[in-house]
Amino acid sequence: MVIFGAMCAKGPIAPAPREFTKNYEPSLFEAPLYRFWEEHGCFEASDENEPGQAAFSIVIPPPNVTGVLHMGHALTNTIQDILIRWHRMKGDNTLWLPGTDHAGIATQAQVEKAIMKEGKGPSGKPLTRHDLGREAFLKRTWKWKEDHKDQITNQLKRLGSSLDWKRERFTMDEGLSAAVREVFVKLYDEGLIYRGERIINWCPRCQTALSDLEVVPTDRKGNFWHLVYRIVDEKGDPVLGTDGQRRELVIATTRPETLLGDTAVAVHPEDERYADLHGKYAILPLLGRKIPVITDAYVDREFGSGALKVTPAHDFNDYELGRKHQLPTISVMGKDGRITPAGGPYSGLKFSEARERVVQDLREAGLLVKIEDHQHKVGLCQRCEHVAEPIISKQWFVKIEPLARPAIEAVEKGRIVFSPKSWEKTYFEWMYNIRDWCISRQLWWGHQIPAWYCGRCQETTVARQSPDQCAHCHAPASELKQDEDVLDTWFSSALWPFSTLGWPEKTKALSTFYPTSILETGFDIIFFWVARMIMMGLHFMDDVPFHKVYLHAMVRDEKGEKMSKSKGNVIDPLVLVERHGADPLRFTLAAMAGQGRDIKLSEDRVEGYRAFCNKIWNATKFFHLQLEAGTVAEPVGGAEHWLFEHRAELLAPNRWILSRLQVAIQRVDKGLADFELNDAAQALYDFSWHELCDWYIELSKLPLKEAGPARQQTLITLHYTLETLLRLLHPFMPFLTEELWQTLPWKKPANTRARDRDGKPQIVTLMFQEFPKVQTNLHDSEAERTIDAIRAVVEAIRNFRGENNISPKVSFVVRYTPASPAADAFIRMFANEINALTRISSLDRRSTGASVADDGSEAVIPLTNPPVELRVSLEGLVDHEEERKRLQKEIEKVRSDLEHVQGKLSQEKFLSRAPAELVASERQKEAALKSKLQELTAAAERITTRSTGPKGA
RNA sequence: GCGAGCGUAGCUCAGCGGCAGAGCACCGCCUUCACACGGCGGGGGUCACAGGUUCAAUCCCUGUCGCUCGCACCA
Repeated sequence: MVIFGAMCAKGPIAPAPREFTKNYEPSLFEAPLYRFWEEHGCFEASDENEPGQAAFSIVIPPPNVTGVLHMGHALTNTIQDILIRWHRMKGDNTLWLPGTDHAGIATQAQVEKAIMKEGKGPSGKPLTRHDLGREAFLKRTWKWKEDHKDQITNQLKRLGSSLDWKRERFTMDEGLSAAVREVFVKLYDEGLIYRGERIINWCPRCQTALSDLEVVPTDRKGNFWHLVYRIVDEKGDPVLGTDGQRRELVIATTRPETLLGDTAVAVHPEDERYADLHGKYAILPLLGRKIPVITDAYVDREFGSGALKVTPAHDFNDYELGRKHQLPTISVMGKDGRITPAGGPYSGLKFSEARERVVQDLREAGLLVKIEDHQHKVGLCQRCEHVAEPIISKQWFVKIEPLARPAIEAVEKGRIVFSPKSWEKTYFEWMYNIRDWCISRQLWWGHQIPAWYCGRCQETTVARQSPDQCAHCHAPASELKQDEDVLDTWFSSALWPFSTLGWPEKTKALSTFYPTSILETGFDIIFFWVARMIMMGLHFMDDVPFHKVYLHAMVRDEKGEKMSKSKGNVIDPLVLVERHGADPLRFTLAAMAGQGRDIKLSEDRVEGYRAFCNKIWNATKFFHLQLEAGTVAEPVGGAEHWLFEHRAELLAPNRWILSRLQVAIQRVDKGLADFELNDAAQALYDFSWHELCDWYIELSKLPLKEAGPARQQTLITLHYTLETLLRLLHPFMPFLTEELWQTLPWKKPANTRARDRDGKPQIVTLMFQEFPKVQTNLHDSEAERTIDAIRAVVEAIRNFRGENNISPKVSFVVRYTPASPAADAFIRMFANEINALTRISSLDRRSTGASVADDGSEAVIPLTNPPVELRVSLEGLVDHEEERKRLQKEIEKVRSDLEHVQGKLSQEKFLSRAPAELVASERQKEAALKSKLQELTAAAERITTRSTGPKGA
């Protein structure tokens, strides 16, 4: 006999219940809940979709393996987790794949710093990696990585990130290293990777080549030195001008020391000032080398003297110029930061020393005309902020143009869409002008380049595995020496969307989750990472790596400056988590994640959302207290079904909150779908606090005090609303919502999908509950009008109380005069609610007729919707003068409103051209304001008459 | 120089054609039986500036000023 549920031998599993504390205390439940989710596989995706199920996947932008969590991480991971949890609740097979990056230079620098502190090397200087040797150093770095890797992942867990940890990857793990070698070999075979001597950026401190992107042009104060180059002819004889004087060229430079490597001077071909110098030569100051005067339209006649010194070995533009004019290149600046032997007498000097000496010698030689102050940009190493120098060096490059073309097309054709869209322009700009990518780095920590050089034939063998012989002359492995360099960190990151899913193996995960659904990251790495993933994805997977690129704003420090590791101005989000909880931080980041503006995080804001969490906590506590006061049976068929069935019998506040809930669901869903998380957050906040707590819960207190059907339907409505709200809030505040949801009595006992296969026990978790959908049959505009009218009455009375400083403890009678039988009925129906919310003693119909004197002894509060006039006896309650002031203020406001409306209505053009319904509504407004003004003015007159004493009376 | 974005209440930010909104801060009243991480009321803004389009502009267009970020840099 098969017993249903026999597969679930242990029965459903839920987190252990906890005491319901007085207030929101996140530290009590965040860690245990995360452990519960993780232990029970709640974050795990399936390699294959269920029938009819869609896949949704995001790969994490891998943080540095030895890094610490900063605000940028907190933002991107919060946003991604919100989207991930949302899709998971919508029923998609949802994968969020975690991992870390080996971060070549950054990690190596950390370890180098650490060993430096450990002691002295043989030379007596601090220990360097060279003292240890490559093998030992790498061993140390691996250990360092192992020791530190949990830090960043644990920090991600603190935020509640629902990453599938079983799939965690590292850019240097075995699989990813295989992917890197596969890509390298293929590109090499296709001629898209080559080795060559080119001008590249070199950081003399990091002792490595850098890509263009790793050099940051930075404003620096400098000088403009004006130097004299004497002109000679081919034979070396001086050239004289028309005035008989010896011809000279004055050339301005910001880097005088580079003249040592000058191989030409250039002027504009149509520059008449220098027309006589075409085909002549210049004598290089100090070194006396004879160099040609070349002409090129590249030279800007307006700038400086209109003449340019050409140093092909140490300037990118001069390099191009040199190639065009077939000039020799003379490398005078060495990788060690010192002048090379080619620099003659300056050889061996540091660059800065060389500059001083060159300037000094020029001055002495009378070849220095003047020195000006000059602001210009200097390229700094992104990592160490040392000046990076362009030098000529043999490096590995990716020939990028053939890869860029399809990547441009993919975005042009909309196969990848950027959001905000304006970033596409930035992307195109860079991609159209892209230069070959220098991928070799003179580091040890990274993917060693899979190229071997043969000692016998000097040829290069590129292979996936260590070759056992030279591919060219078949010399044995002992003749082969592997390239010492490693690849740019971003080379392995570029493969991340497919290498992490098992490529080059054809895995199920790869076919299920590639292309990934979206990529969420900061715009600062569009070129470093996003563009390169697109190029590599298209080339190797024949498909885009993702369909959407969401770029969030930059999180800045309190001064509005970019936070960066090297600046050391990072704010630790974990401190905020400890102080306020993960959910308030998440909600803050989501609320501030509006596009197009930098995020300056303030702790006040986090505190505000902590209060919001506390509000939700207490709203749920309120429900429990009500249930304890007298339990109600769970509705048969579930709360939703019950509410649908009994919709017509529901009290107005119940119908109202259900209707408002639908509006909230719609706004949240739209916000998530449009990637406007701030809108979604705002909708959640408004609904929860200003509708549910401020009005509904207050209104519910009356029926909840009763016994019978009114109480029953109100408890059911409250439960339903809370339960739905918790599901709606869950992607934003996973911990709080799970903790509270677990306490609800009528929740669905366990999920019915995904986790209950293979005989595993079912898991009771909010994570797998369905994300709320709008129930259009719960929309109720009539109830909304009713509650709006109640609110208008309540707010008018509260305002009267507040403005007149009547203590909340003082109770008084309010009398009303309805303008219609319907208004009368309305007030009578909701008098109890109005009394309760305003703490007045009673709301009675005011008697009319000759017997009632209208003598100014009452305050008058006219209302438009509902159309009633409220009156309060002033005797013993309010000073007449105070009330007169209140009336006066009110009159002023109504009068100015009226003027505004009448101003519009007095314009012919408005009447003829504005939409008819607008005109009509303005006329209605006018009428209402007029009668309100009349009532107020009359009341003000009466009260003035009265207070001026018996004479007036 | 080219491109993008931003200038709205003291602060941080929403809104983006029909009488200016939130949170925090501020002032007054209230420890009322979910919440003082709370409730109620209040003050506070020529929506950077100047033109234009429109019946109507904080919102659209043009220009100016200020700030930020990319890209290119002129040596």
